[in-house]
Amino acid sequence: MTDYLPHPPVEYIALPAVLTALGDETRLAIIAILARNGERAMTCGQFLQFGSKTAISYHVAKLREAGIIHVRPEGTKRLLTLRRSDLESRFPGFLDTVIASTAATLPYNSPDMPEAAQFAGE
Amino acid sequence: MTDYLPHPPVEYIALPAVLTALGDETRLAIIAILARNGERAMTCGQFLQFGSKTAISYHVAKLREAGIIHVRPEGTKRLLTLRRSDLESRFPGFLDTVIASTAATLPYNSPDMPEAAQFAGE
DNA sequence: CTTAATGTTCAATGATCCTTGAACTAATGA
DNA sequence: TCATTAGTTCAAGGATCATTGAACATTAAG
Repeated sequence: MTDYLPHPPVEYIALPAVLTALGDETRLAIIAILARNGERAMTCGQFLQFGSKTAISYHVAKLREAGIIHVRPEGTKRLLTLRRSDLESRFPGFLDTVIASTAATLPYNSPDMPEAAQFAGE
Repeated sequence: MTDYLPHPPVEYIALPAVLTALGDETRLAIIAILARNGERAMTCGQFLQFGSKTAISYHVAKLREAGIIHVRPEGTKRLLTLRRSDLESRFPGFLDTVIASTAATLPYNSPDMPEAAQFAGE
């Protein structure tokens, strides 16, 4: 059964929920890395440095329910992508400023992080 | 005793703490109104529409501890101001995009709110 | 001095959060 | 078929959150 996960439609994405979802270091680290990874999807397994399988599953669900990421099952994996354009249309500029801010302040922002396209730079 | 309240210095303002503090409808409403009020300080009493005295005191403390607002005692009142320039220097563009986003989505954004200078417009 | 105005502090309460480990499901591969 | 990979679900736990009412502190005003 092609079991699609529930995602809020763009017009239902709420600012307090988004802020709450991002107000956690683990989830902030996840979206920062997703952003730095450009359009390429990532899997839950790529975030195990930040917690147990259970913890990552929990945080990914929070991000999905808030409307920040999209999760698509593929085989036994889940492909995670930022809902960049949805967030941009709903809260213009918001995500980019958050991503840019994480660069300066995140403890998880270690040198061994995957460096990819610069954020905010399309 | 000129009892000053503790405020984090600008370099200690942390993104997760700021996001968490803003991830609450009452606090979001408070900062949205403060922003629309320009440079003018406001008092706790002006936010009693959003909760009891105790509740407002609690939320104001959260905003202060996160580094989002500055609180200065004056007489029996507290004068609240947004730490606009501190936030701008630490997380460029962030506060403005949040304020702008509240305009579209806040339930507290009722027609009987004090309309003042546009936000983001200095 | 007395009263009113403006907030703070405290203890209690119920709700929500984040983590953990064990058990589980679903898809892949030998 | 059997084992592996990838992730979910569940119940339990401790922590933090947001609200309330009562009591309190401080300043201002009469």
